[in-house]
Amino acid sequence: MDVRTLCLGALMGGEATGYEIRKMFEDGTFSHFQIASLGSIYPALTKLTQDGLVTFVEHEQENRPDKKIYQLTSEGRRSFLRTLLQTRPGEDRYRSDILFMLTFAEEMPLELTEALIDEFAARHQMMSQQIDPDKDDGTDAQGSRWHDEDGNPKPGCCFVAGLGQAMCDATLKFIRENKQGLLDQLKNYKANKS
Amino acid sequence: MDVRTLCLGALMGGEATGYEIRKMFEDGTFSHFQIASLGSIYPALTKLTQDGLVTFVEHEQENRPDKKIYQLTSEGRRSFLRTLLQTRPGEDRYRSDILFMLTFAEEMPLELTEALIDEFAARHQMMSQQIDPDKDDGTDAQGSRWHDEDGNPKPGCCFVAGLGQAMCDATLKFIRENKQGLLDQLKNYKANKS
DNA sequence: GATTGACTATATCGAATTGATATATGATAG
DNA sequence: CTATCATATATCAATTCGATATAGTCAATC
Repeated sequence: MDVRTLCLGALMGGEATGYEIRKMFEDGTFSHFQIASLGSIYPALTKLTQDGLVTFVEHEQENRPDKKIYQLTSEGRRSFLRTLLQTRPGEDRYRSDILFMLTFAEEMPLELTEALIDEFAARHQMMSQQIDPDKDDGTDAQGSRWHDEDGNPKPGCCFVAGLGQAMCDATLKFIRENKQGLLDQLKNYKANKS
Repeated sequence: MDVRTLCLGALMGGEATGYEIRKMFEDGTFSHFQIASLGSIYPALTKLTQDGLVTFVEHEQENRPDKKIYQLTSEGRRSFLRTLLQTRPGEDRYRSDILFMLTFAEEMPLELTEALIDEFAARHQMMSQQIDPDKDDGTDAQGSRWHDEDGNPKPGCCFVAGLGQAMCDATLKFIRENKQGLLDQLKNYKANKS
């Protein structure tokens, strides 16, 4: 799923600037299961404009850089929905440097292992809190898009958010239950080697 | 964490060909938390050879393309361990087209929503089984590397594998408990709109 | 009162990575 | 008898990332 499609999806919830779209992937609605950087979003929006799938209004601001507020065209909306129906979703991929590094726990000092696990837990703790759909009350125009125009929560979004939280919680639970055990095993393991 | 570092890590468990390294990221040891494609692995190995961090022996095979079996040099091993100690691990990122698409469940036919959820569950089911560290009995030279030379399971690897399974299980549990609820909500949601 | 860092906002570009393709052959399945 | 898959390396265009440039506001710290 390329960045152009992701941008169309981001604009399904209403108008937004490129910067706001990045925030949806960085902090907001999509942050825990998709990624897109500014370096790919801006070219994507330019291309989409050329193809007539989005339009933008330029808002000149005093003492601030101009704002380009993008919006789906009806053609863009149709195109996105067609993509949804026709695309075979790509594989799920989870990428974690910390887990990769922990694979080599035997080769590093115990303190580093513990620090990595703690950092991993802290990140998931933060993510779990960030996902919470209740924080979006529908009044914040630039906020996330868990609710539709009538203020009803969108079932699909709630499901995905709940799934994300369940994964975070499972991760935290596993760490609570197994961190000390790992550290003890590592101590033994290292004692045996020397 | 770049592909060169990932290759060094893959070779920490013993010698391997480029093809086998890809398998570790595709099916094997690292498959559920790191990715690397052949198009990046081969150039990385070439570069690592030039830098003296790995060496390879070319095995000519009858009626088969030559095999280059790569191995860490002691310099390569030291370099990798240094990287482990010095690198700040990059952010964890989870990427899922299916979850992104499910965000727009309101806009698609119910059957597609259900199919996407089922596919998501099936993938995680498969992953959960694939992770199982017991399948590696230490006799398979080309298999995964959950065990060290003495046949002892590596605590770090077991921890990471367990964490992966816990995440899969949590995902499957969530789907079991919430799939039907979502489908029902979507039915109501759509009825309200028309 | 001054500098530092964080936030809003767009844009560009080199470097890294993906994903597809080419090449070659054996084995297995339909 | 013909796909398709597995082994194995290699290359390359297209995509995407990550860093940087620009530019102004605001808050905090020193």
